[in-house]
Amino acid sequence: MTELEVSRRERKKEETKERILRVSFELFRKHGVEATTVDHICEAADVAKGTFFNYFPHKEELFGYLGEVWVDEAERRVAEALEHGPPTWAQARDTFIEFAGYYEEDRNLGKYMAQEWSRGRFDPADEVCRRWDELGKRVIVLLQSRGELRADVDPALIHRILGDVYHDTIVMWLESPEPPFSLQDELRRRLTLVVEGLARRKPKEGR
Amino acid sequence: MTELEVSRRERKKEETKERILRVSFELFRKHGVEATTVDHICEAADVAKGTFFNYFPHKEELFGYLGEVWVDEAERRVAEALEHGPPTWAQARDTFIEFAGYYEEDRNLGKYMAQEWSRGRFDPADEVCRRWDELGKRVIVLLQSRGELRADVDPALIHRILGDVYHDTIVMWLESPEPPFSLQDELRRRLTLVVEGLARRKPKEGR
DNA sequence: CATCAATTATGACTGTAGTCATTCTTAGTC
DNA sequence: GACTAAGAATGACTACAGTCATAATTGATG
Repeated sequence: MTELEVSRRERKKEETKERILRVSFELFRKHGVEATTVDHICEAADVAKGTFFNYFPHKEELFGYLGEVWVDEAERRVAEALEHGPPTWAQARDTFIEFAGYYEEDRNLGKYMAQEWSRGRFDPADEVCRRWDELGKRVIVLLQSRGELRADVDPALIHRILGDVYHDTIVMWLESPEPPFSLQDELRRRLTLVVEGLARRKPKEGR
Repeated sequence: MTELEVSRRERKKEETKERILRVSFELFRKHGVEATTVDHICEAADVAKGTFFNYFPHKEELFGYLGEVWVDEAERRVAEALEHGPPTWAQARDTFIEFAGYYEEDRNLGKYMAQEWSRGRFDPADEVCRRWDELGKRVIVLLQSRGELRADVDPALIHRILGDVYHDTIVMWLESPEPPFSLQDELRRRLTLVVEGLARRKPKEGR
């Protein structure tokens, strides 16, 4: 029983972790993230507080797991989109905009995740952050090589700027109590604006 | 003694508040913001904990006072710049870039303030935030009317986008342990890039 | 000066995240 | 089955922000 098969110990460990995660998100959705204390979670998951912190060094660590699901999906979608030939800026933009749909689906959790991201609580060395960044950068380099974005600028810089606008738009949308507009429309407006430039249009090119 | 002259009570109140502020920032600078607890501050300022919270409902509120000094100066500078005639984009940009010098002067405190700002701990209804926002918007509307920025876009949107990039650049700079570049140069690069647009330059306009 | 109402100060208390020395459980070995 | 060492679970404990009922101080008034 020591080799291929997973030991009872391993199974139990996995079970406990799963239970904590499951119960946590149930409570988060039911009562909100702030209102759900670690004590509540432990109570509901029937573990001692110390056990919780064995698995998740910080309460916020729980969100890493949502992030993982999310970035898995994002990678899948980008790969899929790339199968149909190299992307245009508009296609790439819309693909990334769709990912923001997760925030629309679950505003409560979304809010917290966006906040945590702002606070830098997600370690950038973290797998999830690294993968998400990698994904964006890859697409930008591709767009540069296709002549869709300025090639004379460090892709990391373009990535960062677009990322700023993307992230801030989400935060703003999450913060407005009853958002009067679609997150995705707003993202499209702003990202387009930044790519086109904020300077007055030259008279010639009537856009 | 009840009218024009300030009563002893008023004086004491002012003194206490000043003392708490002074002592706080001394400790913040000496030991860092996180490491300085409210208890430490109370100890050093020789007040009870409750007194501290009478004056500053949250620990972070202390930073509002730094913000005030800062925004006063910013308003002064902008007014001064406007006296010499309406601004160009480049002038306005550089004026705002200079304000970021505060962050360079005191990285420790700057870091915390930028973080607090990200976290939305500064109430946007707050005087300081309102004034800072107002200042930016005013300049943008002016630049639009001078044909320096696209006039066909909601100024609030332009403001928000430029604000994003401005703020994120500062955060990034503060986060890099020993920044290898000048904050102000980096701000100039990025803001210019956003205004010019990230899209490939049209062959015609050799910029 | 004595009294009173209003303001300000106090510190014990609460709620929360996170720690750590100790106890319990399990897999492997005889 | 009995023993053992490694791994996992436990809950009392700490550190910190923030609250609140109570006490002390102050300025005004008779």
